[in-house]
Amino acid sequence: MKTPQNQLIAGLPAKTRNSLLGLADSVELTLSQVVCDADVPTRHVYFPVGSFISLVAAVQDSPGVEVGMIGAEGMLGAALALGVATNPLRAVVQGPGMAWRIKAQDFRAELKRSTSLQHAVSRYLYVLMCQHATSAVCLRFHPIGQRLARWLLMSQDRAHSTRFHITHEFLAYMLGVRRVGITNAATALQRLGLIDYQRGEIHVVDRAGLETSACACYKAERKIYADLLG
Amino acid sequence: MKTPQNQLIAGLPAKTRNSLLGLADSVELTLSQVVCDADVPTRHVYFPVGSFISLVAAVQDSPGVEVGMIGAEGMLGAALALGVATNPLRAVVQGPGMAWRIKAQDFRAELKRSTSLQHAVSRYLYVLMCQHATSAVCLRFHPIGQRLARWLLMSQDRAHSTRFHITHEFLAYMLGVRRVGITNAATALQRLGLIDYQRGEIHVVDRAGLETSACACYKAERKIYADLLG
DNA sequence: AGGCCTATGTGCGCTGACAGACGGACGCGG
DNA sequence: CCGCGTCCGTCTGTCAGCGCACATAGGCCT
Repeated sequence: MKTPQNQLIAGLPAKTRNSLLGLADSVELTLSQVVCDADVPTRHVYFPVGSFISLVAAVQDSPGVEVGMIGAEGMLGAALALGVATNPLRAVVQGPGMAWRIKAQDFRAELKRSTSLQHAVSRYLYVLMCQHATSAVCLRFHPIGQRLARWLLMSQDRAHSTRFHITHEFLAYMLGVRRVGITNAATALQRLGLIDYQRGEIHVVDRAGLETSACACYKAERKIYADLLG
Repeated sequence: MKTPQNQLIAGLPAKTRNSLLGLADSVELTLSQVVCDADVPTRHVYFPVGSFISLVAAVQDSPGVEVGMIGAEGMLGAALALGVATNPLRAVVQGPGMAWRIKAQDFRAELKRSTSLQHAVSRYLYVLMCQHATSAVCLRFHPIGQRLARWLLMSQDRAHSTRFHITHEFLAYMLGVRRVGITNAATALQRLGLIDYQRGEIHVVDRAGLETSACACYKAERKIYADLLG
């Protein structure tokens, strides 16, 4: 029997869980892979296990910016539960690793069958909405340094490790700023002894320190997670 | 028989519609009224008719910023369909006028009964999510002037009038900028002959011109509306 | 060893928006 | 008709972040 470490799946009653896993393939997600581009029909839904995924919003030719992050606590493609088969966001793999993949039509069928699955996905959708709203405020009001700290914490939570691979370039894309902006902010965090990095390998040294450096959005999101998915 | 001009309600099958309207009170929303504060349990849902409502996000002591707008095309409190009875956003009345109000528990009961209502609300939730994501990008990348133009257009759509009441101060709050920022941007639009205003009374003179002045977010949102609610 | 690619660090001028302060203008009510 | 509150316009100084350009530095390949 397959053993999921995806929390959304793990929280389901055994029957639903097994039924769902029976439909699932195990796939390996690779760094920077675009799992699902914006505005294309959803073919599969994904339940990250070791991996995690960023949701990037763009309008026309704007560079784009991350408005949400999906790890083992959630899923990609939850909008299917709203009866919509597309997504306005681009899904980019942030942390490589394993994920369960289920065909969209199979997932829809399972949704019809299981109210507990509906409820779980609904709650998760709400969390995603909160993420988007929080991101909007954060993008508007918080300086790069605080946002970077928050991002690192969120990634660490989902990577389940104090080390992960990420370049300044990629970070700049996620936070919607210039690479140089990241370099400056990262240098500052490093000088404070909070992180350590070299050629894309980031090591979180002082997690508590990073939490105080991050904007309040981090704790706000944690609280929502705890309240709704905990 | 009551005649709703709320499009979400109007799109329902007659039976559901009548059942829903049977539960509804007609209420008058006044300018700047806080219909529902953030993180408090949802007691009522609202279906604006002549009125419209802004959704304002805040994190801790940040001034807050608008991440969505609800007019006759939608409803406030849709998160109930996700099984969540709170909302992380503050709902502020932007345009005074009439709205249908329904008790949260009555609305939930009706949701259980009617799948067509579920579907309509689900689609609208998706639209709201898109709004939030778009807002994030817009807040990050677009200058005040373009955002102001977009905001005026969105308001005009919901006010169903080329004139409406709004002060620079209030606009500044909505767009998350200083009042002076609004003054400058508004002066520029006025000089271009696109709008005309005096002591809080704004008149949209050249709608087409305003559309070219606005950022692409406006058309992007319109498209989503047309695709999903049209 | 040398070449090349990726990743990171630095410098400079520019601009949009900020903070704070003040002045003028309109209009309502006493 | 005068006073006060609301609303709008302008000014000065400051600063974070931008665009652009260039300088190092590690790692991989041949």
